[in-house]
Parts: sequence; C-alpha cells; structure tokens
Amino acid sequence: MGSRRRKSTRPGLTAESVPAQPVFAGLDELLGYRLRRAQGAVHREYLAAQADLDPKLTQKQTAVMWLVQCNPGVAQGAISNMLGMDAATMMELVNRLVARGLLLRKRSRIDARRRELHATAAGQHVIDELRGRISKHEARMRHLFSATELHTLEKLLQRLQSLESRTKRRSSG
Amino acid sequence: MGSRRRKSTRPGLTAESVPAQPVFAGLDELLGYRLRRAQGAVHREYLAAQADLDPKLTQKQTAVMWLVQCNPGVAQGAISNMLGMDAATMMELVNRLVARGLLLRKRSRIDARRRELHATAAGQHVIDELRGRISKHEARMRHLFSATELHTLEKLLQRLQSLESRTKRRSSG
DNA sequence: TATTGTTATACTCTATAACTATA
DNA sequence: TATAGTTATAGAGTATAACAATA
Repeated sequence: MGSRRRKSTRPGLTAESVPAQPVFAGLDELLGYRLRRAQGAVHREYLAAQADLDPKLTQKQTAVMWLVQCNPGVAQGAISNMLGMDAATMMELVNRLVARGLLLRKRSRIDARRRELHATAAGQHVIDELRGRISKHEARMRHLFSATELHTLEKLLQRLQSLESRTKRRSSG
Repeated sequence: MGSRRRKSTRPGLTAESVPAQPVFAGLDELLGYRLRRAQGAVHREYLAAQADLDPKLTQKQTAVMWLVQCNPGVAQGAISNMLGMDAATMMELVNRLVARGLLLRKRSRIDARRRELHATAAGQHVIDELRGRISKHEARMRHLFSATELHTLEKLLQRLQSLESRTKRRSSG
C-alpha cells in the first residue's frame, strides 16, 4: 500500500518462488463476499468482547436467550420462526443451552405439543451480563458511521434480508 | 400486516393459550443481529441459485475455488490470509474440495513447505458454471438498491470489516 | 528459529427426512 | 389432517493446541 517500487522485496521470497502476487480478480467486488466478510468480522468482535466471561454465547445463542428472557414461556417454535431458523437447528441449539443449565424446557399445560422455554437463574445472569457487552460492542460498530450512514445501513440490511422473505415464509424480525 | 382489529383471531390459538405476542424487545435494533440475518438470507439465496447443480458450493468454498482458478498454484496459506481464515479451517475446507475432486494439492518444487493449489478439470467446470449463477444472484441483490445506495452499502460493509483488521493482522481483501 | 502445513479435538450452525405426540 | 416437537444423519465453518517438515 503506497510503495511505488516495482522490485519484489518481500522477505524470504524471491521473484521466482511465487507465481505472482495473488489477486482477488473481482471476488472482492461481490456483494455476497463483502457481506460475509463483514459478518465474520463482527461476529469475531462479538466473541472477543466476551473473552473474559465463562459461559460465552454465540450471536445466535444470544438471540435465543434474549428472546426467551423477554418472553418467558415462549414456545420453541415461536422462537425459530422469529429468528428464521429451522426447527431441527433450533432443537440442537436449545439442547445445548439446556445442557449448559441456561434454559429450561417445560411442557405447556394448555397445549401439550408445545414446549415453553424459560431462562434459569444462571441464564438470567448470563444475559444480564451480556447486555452491557452488547451495548459496547454495538457502540464500537456505530462509531464507524455517521447518523445518516447508520440509518442507511440498517435500511439496506433489512432490504437484503427481504430477499428471503419473498421466496419463503414471512418473518418480520 | 395491516389489520386494525384488536381481537386475537389467529387460528387454533385462544387468548389464554399464548402468554403474549412474542416481542423482539430491541433485538432487531442491533446492528449485529441485522447483519447476521441479512447474511443468512443472502447465503440461502445463493444456495438456492444452485439448486439444480450437482456439485454445489457454499459461499466460502466458492471463494476458495475462485481464487485458486485465478491464481493457479497459489499457496494454501496465501488463500487463508486473503480470506481471513484460520489455517486449520482452510485445511478442512481444502480437504473436502480435494475429496470431491475439485482441487489438487501439490508440493511446491521451489519451497517444499508449500502446497500449491490447482483446480482440476472438474473444478474448472464447476467454477465456470458458477460464474453465471453468481452474476444473476448479484444482480438480484443489486436490484434492491439505487446506484448511490449500492456504493454506500459497499463502503459501509468494508468499514465494518475493518473492525477486525484493527485488532488482528492486515488483510486487504 | 521461523514458516508452512497437518492432525486431533471440540463446538457450533444448517438442513432433510422420518418419526412421535397431540390437537 | 395439521401442528409442535424430536431424532438421526450429514455436511459445513471455527478455532486451539500440539506437531512435523522445511527453510
């Protein structure tokens, strides 16, 4: 970046040892690629923000815990609908959170097909602690943009998500 | 969507059978959440665009095949650097592509530590076929935006990705 | 000693199909 | 019959640590 020299001066590498400086050849101009890289970077930043916590949660696990805490007794299927997840994927995820003692699964007394989800005391504690981390994490991202840019970004991301809502089922969130 | 009625009229559900209409409670205002949902939607759209193809590739596998095709003999480590991937993750991914007969791994004659990656004939064919799908997939996304919005979106995604470049190593793409 | 790649291990996410229980 | 959840199975991405081969 910025050097005008033509001669290759990378340490340990002679000109003949490398076919050429590898190129992206347009890959980095694809929206899908850019989006994936951004998402990866943000997720890693999110995980790093919890480095010192013991029960760490991924973005997805956090979303589930968040929704259960705000909707105690919510049906498992309602969560997977809200988050656009497959029922089997949701099952796996909840199984892990139950195994870790963060969630409880109870049979509904009104409709026995349903499983109500509740956060355990430990689960409550985790999500409460996480809220602070999330605030700071969000702030770090938001500081990269002006208010106008932020508004635009949110609008555009929502529009990208709508790609899916067209061919598949409706899910507002 | 659009109904002004207050009475719950959802089929099969009485008012008492549901604690309340589940709410996002701010989750859907988080940038991290919006980004993840957008990325998931776009990736599913990408996979759907290959539904009729036999060797299907994920976004990540596509990125690797793309780079190898454009940089024949590129070192495995160079690819993982360009894509911001862990070496072990890259190893796994390449193993699968080799097993599927799409990539070849050859020891470099110049530096025996290196493994040069080459696309097989089958691999060439797959990525050639995929380019058309990618073009259409990209077009479907780009049609959601104006030229100005597109430019902004790309800029903002790149800025989000830079969150990572700060704490970790530099990777231009 | 530093670099490149490899293996083992562990956890997570995604999805399809077939299935059970209940309404 | 339709809905909610479950299980088995398969494939894929992520990362850490320990290690081998080579420079």
